[in-house]
Amino acid sequence: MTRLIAGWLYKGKTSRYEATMSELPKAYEPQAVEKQWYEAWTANKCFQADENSSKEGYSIVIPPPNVTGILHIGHVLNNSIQDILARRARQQGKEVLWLPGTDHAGIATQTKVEKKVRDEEGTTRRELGREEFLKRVWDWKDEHGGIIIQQLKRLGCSCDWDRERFTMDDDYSAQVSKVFVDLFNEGLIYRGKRMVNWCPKSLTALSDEEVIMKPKVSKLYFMKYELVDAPGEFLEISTTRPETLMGDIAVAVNPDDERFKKFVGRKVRRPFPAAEIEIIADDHVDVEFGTGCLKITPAHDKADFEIGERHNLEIIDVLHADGTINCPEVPELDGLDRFQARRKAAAMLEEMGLLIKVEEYENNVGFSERADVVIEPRISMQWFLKYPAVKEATDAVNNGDITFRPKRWESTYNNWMGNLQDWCISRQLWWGHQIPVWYRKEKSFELREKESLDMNDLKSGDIYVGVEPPTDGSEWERDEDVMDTWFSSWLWPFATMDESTKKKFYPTADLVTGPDIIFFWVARMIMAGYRFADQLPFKNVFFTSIVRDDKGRKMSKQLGNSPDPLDLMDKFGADGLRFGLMRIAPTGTDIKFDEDTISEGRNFANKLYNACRFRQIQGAGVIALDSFDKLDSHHIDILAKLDKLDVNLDAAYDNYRFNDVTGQLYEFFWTEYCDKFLEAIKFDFRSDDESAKARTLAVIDTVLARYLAHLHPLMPHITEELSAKMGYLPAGQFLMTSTTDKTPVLTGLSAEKVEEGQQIAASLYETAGRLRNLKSEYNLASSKDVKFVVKPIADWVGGECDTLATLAGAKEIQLQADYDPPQGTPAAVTTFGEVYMPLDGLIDMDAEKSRLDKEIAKITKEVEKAGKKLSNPNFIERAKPEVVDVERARLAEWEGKLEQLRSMRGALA
RNA sequence: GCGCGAUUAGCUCAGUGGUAGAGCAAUGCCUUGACAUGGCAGAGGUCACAAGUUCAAAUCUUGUAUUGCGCACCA
Repeated sequence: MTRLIAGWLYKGKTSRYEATMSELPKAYEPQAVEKQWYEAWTANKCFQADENSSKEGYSIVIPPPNVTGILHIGHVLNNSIQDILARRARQQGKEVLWLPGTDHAGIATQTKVEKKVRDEEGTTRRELGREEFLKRVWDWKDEHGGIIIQQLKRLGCSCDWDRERFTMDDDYSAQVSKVFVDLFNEGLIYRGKRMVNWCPKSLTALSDEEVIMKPKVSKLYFMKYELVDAPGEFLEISTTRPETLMGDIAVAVNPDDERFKKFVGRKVRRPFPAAEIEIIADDHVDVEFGTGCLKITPAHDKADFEIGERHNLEIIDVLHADGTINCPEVPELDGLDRFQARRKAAAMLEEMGLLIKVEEYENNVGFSERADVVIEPRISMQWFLKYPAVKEATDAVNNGDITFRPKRWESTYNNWMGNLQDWCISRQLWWGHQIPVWYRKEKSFELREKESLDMNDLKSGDIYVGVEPPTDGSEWERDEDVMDTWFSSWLWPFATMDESTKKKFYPTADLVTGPDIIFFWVARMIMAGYRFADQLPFKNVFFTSIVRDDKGRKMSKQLGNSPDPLDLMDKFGADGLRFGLMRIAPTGTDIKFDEDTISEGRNFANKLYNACRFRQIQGAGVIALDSFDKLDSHHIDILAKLDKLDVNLDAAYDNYRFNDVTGQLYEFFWTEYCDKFLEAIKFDFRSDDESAKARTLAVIDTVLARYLAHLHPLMPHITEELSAKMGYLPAGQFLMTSTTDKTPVLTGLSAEKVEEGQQIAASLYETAGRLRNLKSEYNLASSKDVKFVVKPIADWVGGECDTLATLAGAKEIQLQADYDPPQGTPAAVTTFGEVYMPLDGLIDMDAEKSRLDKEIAKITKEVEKAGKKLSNPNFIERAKPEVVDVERARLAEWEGKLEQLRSMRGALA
């Protein structure tokens, strides 16, 4: 079938085309075309960036998708925009680098492979050991890791695939380690035992950004502890976590709380394991909340930990890393999962008569972003980073060196930058960049347990921080943790480039990403750029919309509400998907996904294809537009609008208004070119005037060739296909690598001529609308025998009548300056003059009367409205003259129409 | 609690002070020679609400309501 299309469209084969025309598919079939062109581009290295080029450089680095990932609709949006920017930059004659790659995605990937190992080999990573397990991960990555890359290719992404990078490439890893070493030596990285967010499923620490707060209905347990020195007297305490009761070391009250002042310093009995714990006073306690008494569990709550530090309290850890209870003294609970233990502990309290009541209570609970389980605050040994280059990074965004679009994200950025917490960068995983810290073997155990560790500890000589272990002949053991994945991706804009590439392409021009990773990634990249590459990493950040489902919910695997982009491409083509999505998406607010919009993209591709087919039917061979003298008004009009389109597109692109770009392209082609122009010129093709036909074909070729180039960034495949097959490009040349000609197409005509042509064309289309309207009102739409009589308003009218008849679907338009219409003949005042539609008495008079009455009432209202406005002296004095003119013209028009309707009505009565 | 958005036709959304728009859906007509993934025509809106500024407000100001998102707190 593809061959047939190709054969059909190929220039110079008119006879063959005519012979096969009836068999041609009327609908565009994107699948084969898209595949074929992508292969052609790749084979001809069209995407390759040359760092030695003398052309101006333009670069984008892809936000690296997870190597485990599969394409979702957000990726499509994001990468379509990048592709549009890259392709447009090429058309502007720039040397373009769009640098692709993937991210190793520590937790996600490790979890996936652990599951595979468990399912297929029935073993665990610990049993396999670090080295063996990592081998499995690499195997998995090599086998399945590139799926998303293939999917991006299907979408048409013009990345320089020869430069594809991975965050765990050897040289990339070396840079990550070196950054760690440098920051350590600078004193910005340190190790310490801190309260961190712990994921009991992935068994690792997480950064604050990886914790998602969700509102949950919890139970608030009210219980009572007996006072040691006053048996039978109790202190009431409320808690949501009775299962950590064994870790209580105190009960706190607010020092200003009159109710409890007398208890401070005394002791209560902890029920299990039985112990006497002190009542302390601390400002943190909210008098209003619960009973006003707070149990203190320093090991399992961030606030309690801080209170514990202030009062120098003992830390009793009663949880294992996986969230099960670690408390042999209470065998009923020991080993239970934390949530089971919660119910069990409550039951035990009840048995002991210490549980007063249980209330439902809504609070926010932290969940781990990846594993989606409740986070456990946990004290553990971790590595932390104090952020570098904070001031430069903050200033850059605020002084305009880096532009955020939409601008409002600046405040989100500033807010976070102003409240930076040290970044927990260590993860208790194996898949990732291992911390480049080495301990002398004999002292390894002791050093690993050391409460805090920073650059001062290097002096001992037993610790070494460096990419490779020291070569002093002694044995060294490496720190077992790996770094947060984002600790590698924050280097992405420059760590992916070698020196000469950096020279040409760094800093990058645009970053296109979602606002949800503004902290995770964007802010950190800016800091890393200033600290390690001496300047900003990108000049513009475009934050895309977040795509939601039709109910406004975020797309998610669990809900199953995420459409598969591959299905969409099967149904609508990659071009259709891109176009449809761009038409609605990038307005800065969230968008609801609607498949109908995507079908609009497919429909548009089909329209384009058929309009080109129409051109081919008129004969093969490209005709140059070399004379402007004899152009008709509608020729001039479409050429002028094409030039205007060029200007409008520039403006829309400059402001990153991709929906505008798409809207302009759509409007020009569908409304202006197809609905108006193509219909208007059909008269030319029915006539015998060969030179007129040739002129029209030249205009068509001029418009289509330029238009296809304009459309190319959005719909790369079909435009490449049509440009080639229509013969708009020299053989062997690609549209995607051709610089777009920006010189106006409409030259050789005076501004007055252009203006006049456009005005006549506007009249033509408007009048055609009026005539169709008249026909439709009298239910004559299907009749081909409708005849109009025009009393021409000027000389040019005669020359437009044939075209007008074509557009209006009329059999004939007569010019008759002295026409005397029969009473009641429908008429319209048009910019061509008065137009009459003789009815020959075929109309139902009663229906006509009531129609006219309704119409008269409607227009009377309009006249009153406009008259009121124009009789307002303030309006006349202070409104802009052109506004007043428009209003006056409008009133005059209504009044004319009203008068006419009344006379028609009078004739009928 | 603080901050940032949103609210326009049945639906999805454009619209930066001057005649309220598009696509889809729904209605009527049209298989005419590029396209039914199409054409033509008509219908459909108190621009969330209230007050203000202005000759003029969907648009600017203030407030209210509804809703989404982020941050903080949460025993």
